[in-house]
Amino acid sequence: MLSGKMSDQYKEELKKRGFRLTSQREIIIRTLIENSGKHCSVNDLRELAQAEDPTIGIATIYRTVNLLSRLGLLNLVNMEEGFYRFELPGQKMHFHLYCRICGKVIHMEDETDKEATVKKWVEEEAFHFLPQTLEIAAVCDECHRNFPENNIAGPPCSGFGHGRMGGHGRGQGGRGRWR
Amino acid sequence: MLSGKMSDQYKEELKKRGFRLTSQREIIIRTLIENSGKHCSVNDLRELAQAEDPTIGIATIYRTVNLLSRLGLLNLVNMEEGFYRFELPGQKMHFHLYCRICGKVIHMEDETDKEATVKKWVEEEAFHFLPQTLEIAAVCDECHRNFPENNIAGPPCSGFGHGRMGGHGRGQGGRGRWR
DNA sequence: GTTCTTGCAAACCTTTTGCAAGCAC
DNA sequence: GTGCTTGCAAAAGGTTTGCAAGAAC
Repeated sequence: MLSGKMSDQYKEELKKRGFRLTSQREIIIRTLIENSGKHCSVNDLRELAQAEDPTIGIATIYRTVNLLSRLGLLNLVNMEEGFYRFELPGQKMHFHLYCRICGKVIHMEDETDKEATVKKWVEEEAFHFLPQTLEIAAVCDECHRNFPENNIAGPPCSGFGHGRMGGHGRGQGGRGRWR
Repeated sequence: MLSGKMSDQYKEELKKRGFRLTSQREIIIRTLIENSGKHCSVNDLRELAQAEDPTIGIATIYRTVNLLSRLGLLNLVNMEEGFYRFELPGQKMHFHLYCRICGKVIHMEDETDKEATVKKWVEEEAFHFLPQTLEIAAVCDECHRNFPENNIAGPPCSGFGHGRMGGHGRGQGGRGRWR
C-alpha cells in the first residue's frame, strides 16, 4: 500500500545519512504516515505508537521527531496550543484562518490557488518551496460585531487569548533573535 | 509624540472594558509601543519594563500580555523558539521566510503587495483582516544544494530542527483539535 | 566490538496560579 | 470600602538530557 512505499522512502533517507533503523523509528514513521491527515501532536503520536509497542518512551518520540524535523522530513504546525503538531512535507498546503478573539478555526478555500501564490513568493526569494500549513489570524464577523462593547475577558485573564505560549528544555542553537 | 497617542488609545480601550489602569500596565503598554518594531518576547519585555520599575513581576507581564492579547490589542508571533514574541496589530504585515534546515530567516520583499493578497483571502472568508507577521518555512538554496549528501544533524539530535516546542501551564479553553 | 539508540528519571524552562497585601476607583 | 491587581513563590506541564543498558551494523 501507499504507506509502505512512503515509509521506505523515509527509511532510506535515514540510512543514507548514517542513522540506524530501529523498530521504534519504524513505528513512529509509519504512525506519522498513516495519520498524515491529522496533524498529530507528540501525545497523539505517543498513544498511537505505544499501541504497537508499549515500551516506546516519550523521549524516543521527541528524539525521532526532532531528527526527522532536522532532516527536513517533518513540518511543525503551530496551533497556538502550547505545543506543536506535525505534518509531512511534500503534500498539499493547507490554510487555516483563526479568530483572534474566540479561537474559531476554519479551513480556507482555493488552497491550490493560494499554494501557487505562496510558491511564487518563496521562489522569488530563491528559496525552495515546501508545502506546509499556514495559520492566519483574523477576527471573525461575529466577534467583530460584538467587539468593543463587550468585555470579552473576565479578569483575571490568562491563556494568551486562546492559545498558550511555550516552555521548553535547555535551549541551544535557535534561530537568533529579531531581524 | 506618537507613542503617547498610541498608549492613550490602549489605555482608553482598557478603561472602556472595565479594566483598571495601573502603573504596571502603563509601563508594559508603553514598552510594547516603543519597541513595536522588535518583536519582543516576555523576557525582553521584562527587562525593559523592569528598567523603569524593578518591582514589576514576571507574572504581571504575563497577565498583562494575556489581557492585551484577549482584547485583540496584541498579536503573537511564533518564531519556533519555544516561546512567543509580540507585535502590535494595526501595522503593516511582515513576511518572514525561514530555512527549515539551517534556520536562516529573511524578510520578504513586496510586503505591501503580499499584504493585499492576504487581506483578500481573509475577507473572502468573511473574516476581518488583522495585520500580522507570517512565517513561511522553506529550504534555502545553500541547504538545498548540500542536502541529501550531508548528514545535517549529528546525533543525538534535538531541538526540533532549530526551533523548540512549547510547554505551558494548566490548559483551559484552547482552539480544539484538528479539523 | 564499536557506536548509535533507547528508557528512565531528573532537570529545564516558560507559563500559570494561589494567596495575602496593595491599589484603583 | 470593594474588589480588581500585584508580587511572590510554588505548581504545572511540555521538552530535553545524563546515564547505563541494549540494539544496529
